[in-house]
Amino acid sequence: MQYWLMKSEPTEFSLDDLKRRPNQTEPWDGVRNYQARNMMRDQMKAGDRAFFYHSNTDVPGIVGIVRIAREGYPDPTAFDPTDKHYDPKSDPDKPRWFLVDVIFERALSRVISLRELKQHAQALEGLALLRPGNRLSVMPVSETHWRYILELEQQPEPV
DNA sequence: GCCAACGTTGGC
DNA sequence: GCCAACGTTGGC
Repeated sequence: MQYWLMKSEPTEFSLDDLKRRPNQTEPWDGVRNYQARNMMRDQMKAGDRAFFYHSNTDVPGIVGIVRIAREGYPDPTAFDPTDKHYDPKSDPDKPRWFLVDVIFERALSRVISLRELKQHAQALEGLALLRPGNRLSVMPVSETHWRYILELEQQPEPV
């Protein structure tokens, strides 16, 4: 069982959007980065958990937890010329892009902001999210870091 | 809106 | 295979 962190801009797709989906499930489509692609195609397993992270927003941070509902399969939006993530170089016979389905598990009791995570940089050393200039939209989280962040959730909001 | 960091593209 | 140009990400 592995742990992950997945970023989404809430104006594009928020945790609430996921919660409102009929089966609370959504294909994580549109990722066009090879490292993220490799993780979704090769490493993420059904039942793995991921932090749902809101990026490019007032208070960027972790807002909830999702589970991997379906393991890697070709991203259909890459084949659709009308889709904004269309990639003519992705061939259905030899797909370039892959995705997983995620299912809503729960919202955190409070948002754990990037700012707060940075205040724990020592305990969270090695967390990809905190690496300067990090732009990966899907990244692994160690079990130690996962548990540490869940303990933060139980503590009062820092000022 | 700015801009630093970083990935991708394509000419050579 | 190098690397400049360009596009994107995402915090601030």
